Amino acid sequence: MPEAIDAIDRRILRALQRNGRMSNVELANEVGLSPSPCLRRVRLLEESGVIDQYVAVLNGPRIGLGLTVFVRVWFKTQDAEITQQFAETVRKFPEVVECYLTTGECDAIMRVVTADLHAYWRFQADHLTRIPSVQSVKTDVPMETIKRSYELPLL
Amino acid sequence: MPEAIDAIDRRILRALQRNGRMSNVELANEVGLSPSPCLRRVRLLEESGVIDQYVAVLNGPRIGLGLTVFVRVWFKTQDAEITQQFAETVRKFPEVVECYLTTGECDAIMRVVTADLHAYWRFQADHLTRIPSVQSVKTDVPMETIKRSYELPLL
DNA sequence: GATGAAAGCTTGTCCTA
DNA sequence: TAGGACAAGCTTTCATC
Repeated sequence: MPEAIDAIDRRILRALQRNGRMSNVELANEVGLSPSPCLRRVRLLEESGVIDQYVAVLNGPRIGLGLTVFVRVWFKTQDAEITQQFAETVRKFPEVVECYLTTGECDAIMRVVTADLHAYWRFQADHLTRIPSVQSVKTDVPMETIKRSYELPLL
Repeated sequence: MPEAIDAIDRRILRALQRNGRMSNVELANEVGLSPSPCLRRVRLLEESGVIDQYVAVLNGPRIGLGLTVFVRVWFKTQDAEITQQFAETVRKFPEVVECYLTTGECDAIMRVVTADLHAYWRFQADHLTRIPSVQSVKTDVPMETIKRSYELPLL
């Protein structure tokens, strides 16, 4: 199933990372193929899981979601059951758009999106720190964006 | 320019966050409009900047980019010029897919994507810590994904 | 990988509520 | 002010080379 990805596939992926809605005809021109083989390659990339999904990226501030907070979480214990319970709870919070278990200093990291600091604070006080497995949290609040890209650094 | 977003717009946004490549006909069915007014709304959402862009999300591990690292950065000084220089350098590194200036404990946070720990280490030793403004860094390495969503929590 | 043809989609115009 | 119908021109997609 993992057929090799060649130079043309990489051009397809680069183009679709920048504009996931470009037409197949436009894409074919850009990568130097005719539409049929281009579409065949795109479908293969989708079916083999190289392309995970296509998404519209929304402008948070324009829809009243102006704040992103990175949260580091420490658990009471690293116990598998506790961790499982944490995972299940966190998946249900729409504000938590990403969450990972980590090894090292803290036990989990997450990205939380809310309207503003006040809304974040309510989320933290009312939901996050009430999860029984959570011992403590620390937050880092982005004040200015230097870079935000949805393109993976293809070789 | 900020015309109000109504319930139908929110349905459109929800659908396009999940599948940014769905056809307008399919979208129109899903939100309960005929294709013309649906397309008109989508174009307005694009032009007004509510929809920022459409992207294909790739599966990192499937293309040899298996590691994401969250990096906290401390500067030597918070001087505007130093910060500017840091921003310009960081924007040029394709491994750095996100970077924000923060207030609080550290000075910047970034997300770095590489093939593996070894490649990350090379990036840190050869590039990141050689930026003159960087005093020190700390990393958090996700070991397991609990949640990763590209959907903002629309009300 | 290219061609060509059928089916379906996008998108503009005009009409209606 | 906003949705719907319709038609022209493109795109997608598949069989065939």
